[in-house]
Amino acid sequence: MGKMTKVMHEALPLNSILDGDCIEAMNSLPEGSIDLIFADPPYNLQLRGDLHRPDNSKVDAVDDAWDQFASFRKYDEFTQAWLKAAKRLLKPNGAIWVIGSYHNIFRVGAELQNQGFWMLNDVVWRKSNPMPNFRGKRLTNAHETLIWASKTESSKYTFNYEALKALNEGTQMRSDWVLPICTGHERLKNDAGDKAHPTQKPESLLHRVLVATTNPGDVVLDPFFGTGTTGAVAKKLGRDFIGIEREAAYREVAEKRLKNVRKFDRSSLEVTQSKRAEPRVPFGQLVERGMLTPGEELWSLNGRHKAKIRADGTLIGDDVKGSIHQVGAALEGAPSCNGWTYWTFKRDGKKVPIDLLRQQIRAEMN
Amino acid sequence: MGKMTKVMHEALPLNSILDGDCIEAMNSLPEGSIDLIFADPPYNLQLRGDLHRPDNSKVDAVDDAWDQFASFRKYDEFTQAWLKAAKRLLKPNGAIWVIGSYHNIFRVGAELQNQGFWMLNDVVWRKSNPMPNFRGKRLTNAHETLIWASKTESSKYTFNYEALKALNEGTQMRSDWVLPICTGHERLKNDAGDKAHPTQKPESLLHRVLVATTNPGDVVLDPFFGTGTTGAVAKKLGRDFIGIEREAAYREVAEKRLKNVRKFDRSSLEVTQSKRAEPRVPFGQLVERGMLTPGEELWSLNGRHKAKIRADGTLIGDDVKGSIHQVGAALEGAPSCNGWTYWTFKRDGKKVPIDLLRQQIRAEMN
DNA sequence: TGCGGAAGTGAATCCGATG
DNA sequence: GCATCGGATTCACTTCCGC
Repeated sequence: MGKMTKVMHEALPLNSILDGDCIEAMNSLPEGSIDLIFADPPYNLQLRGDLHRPDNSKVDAVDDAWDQFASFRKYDEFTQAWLKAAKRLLKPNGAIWVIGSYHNIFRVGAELQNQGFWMLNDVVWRKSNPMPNFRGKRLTNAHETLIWASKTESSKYTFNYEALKALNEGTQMRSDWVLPICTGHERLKNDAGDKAHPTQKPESLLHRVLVATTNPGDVVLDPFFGTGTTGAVAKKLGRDFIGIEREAAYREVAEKRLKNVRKFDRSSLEVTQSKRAEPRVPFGQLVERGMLTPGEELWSLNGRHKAKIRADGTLIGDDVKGSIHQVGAALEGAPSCNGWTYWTFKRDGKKVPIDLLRQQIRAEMN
Repeated sequence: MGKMTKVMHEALPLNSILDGDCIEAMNSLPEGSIDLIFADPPYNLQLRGDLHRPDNSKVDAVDDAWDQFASFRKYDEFTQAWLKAAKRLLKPNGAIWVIGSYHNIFRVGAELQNQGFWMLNDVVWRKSNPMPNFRGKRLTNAHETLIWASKTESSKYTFNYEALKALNEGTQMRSDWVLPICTGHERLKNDAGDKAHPTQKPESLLHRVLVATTNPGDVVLDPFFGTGTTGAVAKKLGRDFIGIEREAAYREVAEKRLKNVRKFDRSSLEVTQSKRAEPRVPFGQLVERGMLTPGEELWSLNGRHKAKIRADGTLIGDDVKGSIHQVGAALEGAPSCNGWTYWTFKRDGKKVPIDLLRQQIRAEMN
């Protein structure tokens, strides 16, 4: 830690929000001065028409001007420019996080590689409460992707292995993180009572990122600051931050938010702990995994009924189709039925409850 | 379905493994003949090491940004070539799956977009038993990424929504799939007792992919066939496959494997159907058949509105005339309305949904 | 104050057959 | 090709309101 470092450090506009275009603002900062960059760039969503929920309410789309690009080419030029500015800012051992969805993350990832960033992990944020796919035309888009990369292959990047292991109840942290989206009181509102920003990220996500890859006193830059989640968590954790945001409305909300944040607030630490309840195992998984095969027959425990397994994990009995529970109930003439305890399969001439297979899967999961 | 389709179909080398380079082999097949492509391309190809310029001059170690670019460029050229060949092969409503890790998936995803494929989802295969990160320098790499894309934006791609919902015990399938890696008896060994292929995919993964996005009788191509997981699952599920594999050792293992695979019986391949597949019943038919009579009144399910049936099967409410859907939408001030579930008629003083009558007619049709 | 039910909502590339 | 229109489609939360 020589004199130069100290001087440069003091020149940085620490713990403030810069106004303006992120590339110009980054270029105004001294080279090699930042420990970590967290970036949540526009995703370049290409939404066509309106979308309604089955109850006819309208989905509030992300249709802001800042998310519009004329073409992939324009988006790539933008990505190239801000990543170049970002790389210049990083210290030799610095690193970057970028978050995105399938609309943009592949382009960002390729450009990171092109510029010589060194990928350390891609991380999946699995949303515990995502918005469903209302029209039933695709899979529920239940995750977003983060890329964690060091400035160069030889960078001695920061990784607090033990801290993350502790966060994960003593076992190594994996590349998939289950966290809820930002809702409720954490979700900032404007004066009209509407959400202040369409894509506010949860503090729990930033908490994990900053605990994992920075140390207290590090300087964290967020070139797409928005309403300042990165700044808020950095302040709580005793890291310095610099935000860049060109929309005045977002800056205002962020300033107000940051004023009320205190260091070492433990609230964001209390991420909804994984429920100790037994994980749900869909019956279909037994079929996919080959523990039972399509065409195989199941017998009811009482021996009075049987049904055949189909490729999608449903059963087909006499004139009845549906889940293990539905078919069991129908055959028994009962209002409901726990298929797991009702059905058995035959192995070596003996009836074995299918619940045994579920227990096997659950054992593997622990 | 004319003669041409039939002839082309018969010309395909169905349920066999082609020897040779995947691009040449693909180009030898007829255009527009494939329903689905599943591809697990290599990602270590020239990505690290073996760094020579095209003229074979040695690469300066200092110049490592350029090195990476050079090797990435080679990989991109390869990706470009095989994706182009793949797109040519797909039917207009065809689709592709590609699986990869952070080493290559960003480049593949960007190229898919560049070539005009239309991304439908990125899917995360969340491994339930990944290899830990032994050195503790990064996060446990616990997932791989799949991209599902249709040939073009306007393709009417296949998606068996209800079947996947059934596989997931009644709630719609998400973009994160928890499945174990391929181990145990499923993991193929060579004569020396070592694993026959370094990255054999689990059949459960292919099961889900094929149930989701193909129908029985579809043609599935796998240009990087390896030990033939795609073929094995396709055969079980009553889909036709074409494999391409240039390594003789893998082809041998795959041939042997496929010989022992049996197709599931036909009825178990049928999968839960969507309501959209049901025949359309015009509301007017209920009136024609006398199930409802002109002049009779319908009440909305919520009890707030009523309307009178006219002889032509339209409704008339307060200042609104039109179909059951149009009148329902107008009265609710909603953008659209499913009249079948919105309206009820009275029998013995009780409200009965008109959809019950439609179900009666549909039952008669079978 | 507590509880039960209704209402609201989230980075979404979200229809398809018929005329 | 484009306009029209039938009609299919949602999960895990949260807050708020009424009793």
